[in-house]
Amino acid sequence: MLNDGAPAARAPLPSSSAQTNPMSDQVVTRFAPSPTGFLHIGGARTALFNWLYARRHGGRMLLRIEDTDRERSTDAAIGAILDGLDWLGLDWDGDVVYQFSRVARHREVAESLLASGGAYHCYASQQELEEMRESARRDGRPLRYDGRWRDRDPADAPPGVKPVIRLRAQSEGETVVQDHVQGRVVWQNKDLDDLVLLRSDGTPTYMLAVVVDDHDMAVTHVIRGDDHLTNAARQSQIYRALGWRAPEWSHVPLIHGADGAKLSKRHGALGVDAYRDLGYLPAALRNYLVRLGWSHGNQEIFSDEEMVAAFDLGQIGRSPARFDVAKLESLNGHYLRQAPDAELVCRLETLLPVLGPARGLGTSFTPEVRRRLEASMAGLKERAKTLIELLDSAYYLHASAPLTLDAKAAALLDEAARARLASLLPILEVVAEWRAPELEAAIRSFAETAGTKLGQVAQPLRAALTGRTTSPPLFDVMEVLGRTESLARLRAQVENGADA
RNA sequence: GCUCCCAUCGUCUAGCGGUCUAGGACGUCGCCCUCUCACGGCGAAAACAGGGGUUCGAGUCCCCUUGGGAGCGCCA
Repeated sequence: MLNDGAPAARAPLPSSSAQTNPMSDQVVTRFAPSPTGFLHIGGARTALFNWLYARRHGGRMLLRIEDTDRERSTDAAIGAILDGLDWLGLDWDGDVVYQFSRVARHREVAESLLASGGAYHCYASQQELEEMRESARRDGRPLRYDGRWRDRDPADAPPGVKPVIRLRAQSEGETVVQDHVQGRVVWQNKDLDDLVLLRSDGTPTYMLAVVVDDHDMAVTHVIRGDDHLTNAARQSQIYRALGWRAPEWSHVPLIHGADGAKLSKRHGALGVDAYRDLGYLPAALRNYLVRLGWSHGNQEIFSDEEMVAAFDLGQIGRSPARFDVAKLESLNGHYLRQAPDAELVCRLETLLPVLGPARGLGTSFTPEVRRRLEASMAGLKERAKTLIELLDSAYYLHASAPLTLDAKAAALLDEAARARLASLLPILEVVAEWRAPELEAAIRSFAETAGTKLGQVAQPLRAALTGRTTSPPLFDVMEVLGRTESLARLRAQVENGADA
């Protein structure tokens, strides 16, 4: 899936200014994705939480791309993440920090730890480590590095082997993480092994890079997925060894799929770009995401301002939430109804390159279609849950001459119905003003004289004009379509009936 | 296997020892509105995983069981 080609082609942004000097009590959060794929829904929520917390406290949210894995990081993924954040409406402060550009600093910190005795060289080979894990697995022992080089004389180093640098972690006592979400979490140090800080090729591990960068970027609050909870313990050890103050932690439970299993690509772990193409509004996704794992009493709908004002780490739940498309759709329907008509036309148009071709539409609307869309939007948006539904429900506005009837509409237009329309035709032809109220009056009186219910006339008419059995209010439809177009569509069906 | 986390309607959740015959939202099902479908309104079914404690009193605190989840890389 990943394009491993030439990541070196990318010029990393300079990040020498990462050493910031903010006011000491300013809140600084960060979103730190690794660019190995799109911005998925879990990452989006993490970004949102970081964004909200920073905004809530008048602080800053930084963006750091963790691209130290040169094999798996791609420019395409960086682009997708940036685009995703942009679409979601989450902005960050300052320049993007590319972690890879900071390797020299990471190495420097590792060396300093080595010099101070807080770390040591380990010459164990990959194979050796694998055997260690294998035998531990076999004997039912914990899978940990056994510290074989921890106190060994470096003179014993095998020739020609490039060592890694490992943290000389405390082996007794406990490591405590005070977490705003998880509470006080305690590990016995004997259960934690000596992690690798610097690989044998001189590049930093994630564990080191994160600590150094968060420190240098003056991050005060780390808000991330709880798959990092045990990492927090190990990172605490690094902070302690360095004599640095650790940030405030908040480990948010992961989002699960509808079946309760971890959200994977198989079920719903789509990139936010997919949600955009599925016709969801960023505001709806934000609102859905903020309520997934977080609550504020019984409030369900939050404007951005309300979200920012109410957001609080302490109200984040500790159990994983399942992703529920139905609720997202419901919220999306709400925001659709609330959105200005012109904005919706605009959003539809930006989706046209994606949705248009399959629907016989170009990549933009004609002025006439745009006019009709806007005039009908009030009635249309009330009936749609997504922009796709909205576009599909507007079929009749851009359909050309011979309207394609869907199955229900075709069934509705039986002989009797066509006959009814045939006798209605001359009445409509002489309607003085082609406006909804006049049309309604004319059709109601026609139904009355014919001794039928309005629905008996309205439904066939709707089918003839829109090709569907559902639509916005019929008389509005007629007004927007105009006299010429309406009568043409009506005649087409009446004649069609005569042929049959 | 080891470490850690979690557990209220199908789903998201409110609840932070008594106000809980457990509230809201989505979804589901009725009814109303009505030219269709929606929207809107009204109503219904629907949960404290199980077992022990603590307490005058437990959905709320503790323990165990069960069931989920995360982590245990020279990935991030």
